[in-house]
Amino acid sequence: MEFERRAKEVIRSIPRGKVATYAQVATLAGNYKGARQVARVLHSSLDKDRLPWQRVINSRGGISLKRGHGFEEQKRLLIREGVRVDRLGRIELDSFQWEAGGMRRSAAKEFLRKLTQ
DNA sequence: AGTATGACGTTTT
DNA sequence: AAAAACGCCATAC
Repeated sequence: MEFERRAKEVIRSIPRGKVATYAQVATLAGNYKGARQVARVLHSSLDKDRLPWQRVINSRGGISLKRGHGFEEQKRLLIREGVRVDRLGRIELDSFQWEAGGMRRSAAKEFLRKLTQ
């Protein structure tokens, strides 16, 4: 699907040392209700190694993967690139969230234009 | 076609 | 702060 391709492009655009929420990725990819689809893309994506998947977290500022199923690796990867993650996997969005248009729906159009120019 | 399933999100307890 | 209760929607079956 088209949304899936755009979602991957958005994820590849998240800078090192920053994070974005599932909903933020969905919004920038043009489907503000697509958070669960972003999660699905990440869960079932075969080219995971080409994606900075660790930079996508939930809206509460936390790692959504469960302990023993990726939590530890995501935390390690984030810390390695300078993101502060506490014991429970929580991150201060005020400090580490990627700004790119924030959650504004109007930001999506502009972002997509730059993405495909 | 109908139903269950989520790396989710917002609002309400 | 945490959890339930909803809402949501593409996929899989």
